[in-house]
Amino acid sequence: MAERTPLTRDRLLRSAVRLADREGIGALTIRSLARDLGVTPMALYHHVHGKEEILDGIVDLVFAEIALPEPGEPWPAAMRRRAASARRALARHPWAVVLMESRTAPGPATMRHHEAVLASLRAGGFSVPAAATAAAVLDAFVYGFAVQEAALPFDGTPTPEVIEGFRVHVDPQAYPYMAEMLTGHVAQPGYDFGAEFERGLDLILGALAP
Amino acid sequence: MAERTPLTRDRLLRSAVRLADREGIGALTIRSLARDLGVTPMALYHHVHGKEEILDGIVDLVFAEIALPEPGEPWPAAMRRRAASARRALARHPWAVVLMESRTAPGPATMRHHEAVLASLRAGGFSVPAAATAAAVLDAFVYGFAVQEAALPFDGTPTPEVIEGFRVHVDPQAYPYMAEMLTGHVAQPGYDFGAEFERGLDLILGALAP
DNA sequence: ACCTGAACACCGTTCAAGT
DNA sequence: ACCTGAACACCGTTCAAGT
Repeated sequence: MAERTPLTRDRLLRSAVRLADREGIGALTIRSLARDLGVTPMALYHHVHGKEEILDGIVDLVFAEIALPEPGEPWPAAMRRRAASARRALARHPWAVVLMESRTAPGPATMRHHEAVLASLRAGGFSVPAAATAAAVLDAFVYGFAVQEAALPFDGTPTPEVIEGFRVHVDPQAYPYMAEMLTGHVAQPGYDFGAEFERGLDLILGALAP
Repeated sequence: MAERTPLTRDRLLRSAVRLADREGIGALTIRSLARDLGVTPMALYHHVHGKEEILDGIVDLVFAEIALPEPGEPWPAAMRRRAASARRALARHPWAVVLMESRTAPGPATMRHHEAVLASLRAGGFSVPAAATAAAVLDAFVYGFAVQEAALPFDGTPTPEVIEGFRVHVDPQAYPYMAEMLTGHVAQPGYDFGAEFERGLDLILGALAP
């Protein structure tokens, strides 16, 4: 994996994102990252102050992938577009929402994101407190949905093996309603957990108003 | 910290929860936990199979703290009560929502929780798919809100020092809407981020229907 | 300016051994 | 049955040294 291009902070962070995507955030270590970059662990310290700064940096790279509301775009369309975009970004990088919880140093992309969201809501007629509520509720839904999607033992639609696993582990005597949910809904053809995202988002956007 | 009571799985897990609460999930190691219990690291392996089982176990202990819907309780009251209880539990144990994302082996308390939620919604007249949507949206909101609360650099109401920090770091030229939000709302007396929880929950419960 | 080698104080886990 | 000591293959980070 030896590379000839000189190491930069940007190349370091992009490599870290790829490594976390590929092998999980637990496998992202200074040493494994250095290995990928064809360099010794200590070389990284010339571009970042330590592991914490790497974690801050890759969270900001994920925020940079999220579509921003466009100036002039009606707020419901803008919120729907950025929520869907955020969900896709968090599904591509399932470790991101975990890290977000522990980061307190928002990067530039994160700041731009929040600024654009507030700008869209304020332009749509929301008062400052109403914009705060709308942003908090929408963000909570997007982040919490990402947590649920990441915790699913399947990708949207469960495989026959996963369904068989449910049947073995969920005793209908002890958990009748969970059993009903699994056989009568989750195991049905065409089931897709991801569809709950659109339904939930519609529900919240319908209830929000300036 | 030497203790004379014999080590049990339950004592081990409760000690792990206290350690994670006190020093963060990153400080919960086999070795630090053994130290707290007055025992060698290897002694733990006689009660759990490894660290993964400890993480599964403490997530289940957090679910055990969440109030369950009572049989016969109207579903909106039940959902409101268990959402508020879940939020308090996740605020007491901020590491829990992070772990939830990576756990795929739900414990007995987790199973009982989900079963009771589905039972309440089904008894309230929700169809199986509608109950799935309602549970997914409510859980997403609760988990996502917990992520936001954990990421806040303050506890509900920001201290003057935190507000001063915002003023320094958020340039009103670059981020006018964030600056407006901070000075015109967050820095105002009586501001409490936690109040967004009730508002968001009301909004979602009002939009949900069997 | 940028990278390295050796070292330090940590991890989780296995193994063989003690009571 | 329950616990231990020593060892192994890992961590993040510091320091002094090389080019």
